[in-house]
Amino acid sequence: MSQPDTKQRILDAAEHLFARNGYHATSLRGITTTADANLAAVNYHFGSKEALLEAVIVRRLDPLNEIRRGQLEALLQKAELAGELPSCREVLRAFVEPTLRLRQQGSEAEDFIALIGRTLAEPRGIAMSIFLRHMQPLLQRIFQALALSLPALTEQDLFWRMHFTMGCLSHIMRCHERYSMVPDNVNIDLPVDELIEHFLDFTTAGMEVAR
Amino acid sequence: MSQPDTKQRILDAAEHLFARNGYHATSLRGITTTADANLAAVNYHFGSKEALLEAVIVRRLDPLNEIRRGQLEALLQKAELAGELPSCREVLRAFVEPTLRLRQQGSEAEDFIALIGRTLAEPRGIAMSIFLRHMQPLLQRIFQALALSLPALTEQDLFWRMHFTMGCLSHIMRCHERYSMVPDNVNIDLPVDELIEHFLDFTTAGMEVAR
DNA sequence: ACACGATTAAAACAGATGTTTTAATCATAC
DNA sequence: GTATGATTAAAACATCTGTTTTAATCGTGT
Repeated sequence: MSQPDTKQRILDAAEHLFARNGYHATSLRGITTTADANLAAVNYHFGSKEALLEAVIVRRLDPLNEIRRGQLEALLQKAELAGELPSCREVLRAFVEPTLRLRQQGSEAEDFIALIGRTLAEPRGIAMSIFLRHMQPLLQRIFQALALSLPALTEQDLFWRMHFTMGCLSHIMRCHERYSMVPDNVNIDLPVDELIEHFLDFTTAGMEVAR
Repeated sequence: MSQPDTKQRILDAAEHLFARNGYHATSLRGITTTADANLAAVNYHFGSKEALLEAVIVRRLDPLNEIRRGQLEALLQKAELAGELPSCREVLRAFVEPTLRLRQQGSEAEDFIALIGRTLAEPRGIAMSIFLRHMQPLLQRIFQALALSLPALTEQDLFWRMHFTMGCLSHIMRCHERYSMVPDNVNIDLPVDELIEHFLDFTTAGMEVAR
């Protein structure tokens, strides 16, 4: 290869532009120009624009889900050994923490986070079916774990609250920095760790509240 | 006019298609075909595709905000007369209830809800700037009211929790019906009133929880 | 040095996009 | 009835889209 991996450069550029402008508003010419590659390179390396989107998503989502799953299983096992129920907060943490910590890996991963947040926001979109295909098993496992940690909730209530929680998460994933109506004395650049705890405060309270 | 208001028919078709497929994935030809109008009618009546989007949003958003504002001010006044602080739950209700009740007005308004939910999900999108221009004053008023109802919270904390709440709301606005991973025994067609109370349970708990 | 497969480059493809232009048609007032 | 302004219709506009095709180039093993 002449330059360090055209394929990689295209993935990076696509991730950035998809995240920033959305799938439909991003053209292959925009991507290949940014990546300093030839237009035909996308179809040569990936086959189609849609396949490129899938490659962009999968590259980071699969490893991320590995981490989330590992953290979750470790937690469940520890709780079982201690003869206790897993705490709702820690179950949520297993899902959220690895996600938001991606931001500490630099701005590349930050684009990915925004892209996923966007994907979650387009019900019928192309990205959604790709996303679900790679998320479904983990989501079901999380649901099981949450049910275990909140035995007082009906499945119906649990579903909706998990739904709300996912809404919160996808929101902060895509609305990082630069958001509407922020009062003067508010620090928008909250460190990741504080954001995580803030988020867990909020959602755990919502999950655990009595009806 | 030959047929009942071409302008109206275009607005309806655009609302439906924008909500369903997003702004960029919707073509003027798709809109005019659905509306049974001529292609040039859009530019004749509205000027441009972007101006059409604004017209679609404004048509329902402005009246909706009137209602939200009315409900909020009535609540604040009542609390002041009683010498009490407004309750956080009721402040949130003033914002959320009129929104979700739009669904009871039939499927047209339902498209609008999905469109707004989508808009909130595209930080840098064209729709966002339109939306913010018409939302800003009300959002600030809501923020004030929430601050009043939760005097123990710092502005910083309040901002983030309101941020989470908006995330929840935009999520359920666009993910009505047909959503991923729903367990068998869960009834996805929750009546609007129950959904509202569910939502208020969850978000109020998150807003009020101690740190 | 040569050959071969992988990669890149440039051009062309057919089709779709938002917008404009030019005529035709309609409704209404005189 | 005819003139006038608003609306509709059909076609053309230039530009952009994702994808293919055809050559050229590169790297590597012999």
